[in-house]
Amino acid sequence: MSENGRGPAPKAVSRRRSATRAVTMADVARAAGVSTQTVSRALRDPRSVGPETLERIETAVRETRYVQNYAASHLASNRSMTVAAIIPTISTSIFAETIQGLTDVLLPEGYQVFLGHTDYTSAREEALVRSLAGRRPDGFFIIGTRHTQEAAEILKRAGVPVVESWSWTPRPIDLLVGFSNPAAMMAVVDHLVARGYRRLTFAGMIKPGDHRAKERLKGFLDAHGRHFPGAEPRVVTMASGPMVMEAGVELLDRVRAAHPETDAVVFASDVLASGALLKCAALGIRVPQDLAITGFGNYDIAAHLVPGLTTIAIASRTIGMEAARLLLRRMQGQEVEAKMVDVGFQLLARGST
Amino acid sequence: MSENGRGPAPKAVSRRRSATRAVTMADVARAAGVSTQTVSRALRDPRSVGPETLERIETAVRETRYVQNYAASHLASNRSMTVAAIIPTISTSIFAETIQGLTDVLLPEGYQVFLGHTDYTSAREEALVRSLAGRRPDGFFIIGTRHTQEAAEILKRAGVPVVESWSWTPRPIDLLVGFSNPAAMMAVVDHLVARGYRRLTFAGMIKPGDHRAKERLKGFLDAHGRHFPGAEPRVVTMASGPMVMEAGVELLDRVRAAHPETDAVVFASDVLASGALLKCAALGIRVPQDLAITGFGNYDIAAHLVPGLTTIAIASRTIGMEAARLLLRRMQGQEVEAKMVDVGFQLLARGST
DNA sequence: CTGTTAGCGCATTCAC
DNA sequence: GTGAATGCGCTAACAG
Repeated sequence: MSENGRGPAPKAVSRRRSATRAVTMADVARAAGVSTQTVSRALRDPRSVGPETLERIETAVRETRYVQNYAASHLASNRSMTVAAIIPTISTSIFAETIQGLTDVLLPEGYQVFLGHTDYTSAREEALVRSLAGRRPDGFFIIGTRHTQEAAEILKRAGVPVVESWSWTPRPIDLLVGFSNPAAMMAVVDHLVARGYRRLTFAGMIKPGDHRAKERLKGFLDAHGRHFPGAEPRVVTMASGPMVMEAGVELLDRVRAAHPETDAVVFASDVLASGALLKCAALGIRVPQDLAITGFGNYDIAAHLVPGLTTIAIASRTIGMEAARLLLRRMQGQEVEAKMVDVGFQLLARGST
Repeated sequence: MSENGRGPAPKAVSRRRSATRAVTMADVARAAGVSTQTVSRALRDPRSVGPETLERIETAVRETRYVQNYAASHLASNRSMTVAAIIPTISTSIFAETIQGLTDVLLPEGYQVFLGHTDYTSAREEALVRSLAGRRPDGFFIIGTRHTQEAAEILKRAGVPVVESWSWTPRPIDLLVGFSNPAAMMAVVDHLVARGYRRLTFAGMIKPGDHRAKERLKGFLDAHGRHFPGAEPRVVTMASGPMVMEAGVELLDRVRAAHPETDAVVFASDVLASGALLKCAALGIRVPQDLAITGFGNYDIAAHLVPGLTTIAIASRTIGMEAARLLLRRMQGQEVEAKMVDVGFQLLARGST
């Protein structure tokens, strides 16, 4: 009501809110003497404008130090040029390889990657999916095939391609690039039995939300039941803690205490197996004569240990790259030839068995 | 002009372009019987609206399965709630730890992380900086303190906090969380000399854009010159290839061929040192009697090798967390007490020396 | 505590 | 090949 002291207030008060007062496309257009549409076209497809116009625009971009605002672009075009990636943890080199493969393929195509990690808890996964969905990515990449109903629902409703990975399911949300963890573990057991081992013990870190680890255990149990019907399978697990070699050492101790008759320890990960293998050397336990040891993942270290670690090789980088290719095809409006890609696995028999 | 078959066309033709026809805030507002503004407020600060209104809005959100569109939010508020992280490579667990620390702190505050990797090339770094700047992140995190002039310029002009890391410089772009690589390497050399080693050889992978590796070499050379004035320092390097244990094995071979008198090999990374150490065991070279070996980074494996690997421990996770805290403070409009944080390093003397 | 209005920066549609 | 008008979905500013 009252006229305050801030001077005359005409009907249309300026409501400019841009804090940084960044250079916009309009500034470039002004500098180049063209309309913003022409600048927009020139940036997205240089051949769509005249060569001389292009020249002027490019000069203007350089002089004004213009940096395109993708948020505005996203809003106007309904394409964010981003992909959301959800992994259990970043500090496991094996998932890092997958993410590297993913970004290696996506970045050259102009897509940026949003990365989030769940720490193997489904609550965090759901929160992350919800939050990332708010960014309106053009695609999702997620490790695992087991999600809360709500998370799966959000992923389905996002209306963009979704790649699940590192596991297998007959009915993925959308696309799948993975392999069978149980089958891989069965291959390990089959190998050990073929080598003459008879008293196998499974040892692993099985966090509540780590379905891959559970699948590996299941593979072990199935194979064990097949080879030794009626026999009680030996299983030693940890439910929490960091996935480090020290955990492998502790698991080895527990195996030796609880099941001293064990002649082969099947670890759920190379990290654990490596810790155990090195500990055996320190303890004077001969591998594989006194005890055989197997891992999972074929980490860099596996081939360099003495003896070499028998393990399952997973094409982790390939998973990321293949997922990226599927996403790209779908994001570009094409169909994919196969919605489910099995990258398989490979048993690498080395000295530890 | 002509009346087409789609019914009466008033002057203002609808230009709705939303492809997915996603649920918007207006849908929620309608369902809850309030204005969009009230919904917006309720979502950002639930206490800013009446309890009964909040109740209705929350119900409406659930029923409509509304997922907030951050791109629109970003455009309107000029805050993207994202942070861009630029690292040389993802598949090195040591940087992965840093990113994990970064996201661990940022995610609970509602920030998402954009991740890009440069593969140790400055051209890719510049392209990445430019592209990420277009996303208008509220902050930047970047490994290293050496950038192209153009990249540094973009970072400065972005008008948001920037944290450089994993190195040291007296004049950072903005904020710095790092340590002195040369000083760390000098500590290694001092340690070796104190233990009686006199014929040291540096061995490392030095990619063109890896300034941290160069700094470590410089630290070695400086310390070597200090301890052995006039003596020619021994240096063996690789300029390319993946950073894997096999590279350490190859470097060891080259050291033994080119400088057989070497009594201690100073590796630029634990990965290389581990490969060499395991190879020594296979070759029957006694460590540390015949040859001492040191690493850098204190990877998980260092403590578990036999003998344990003497190395430099870097608080890599802390770097990420501290960087995130600095960014948060600045993104929330507060000042930071110190723009430069030295996380230091720690020499861990183990059996390999 | 709630509603109205305008605008964030760009891409799409259409006309020339 | 280029320009003008319009809207993407949300929030800042202001009024009540």
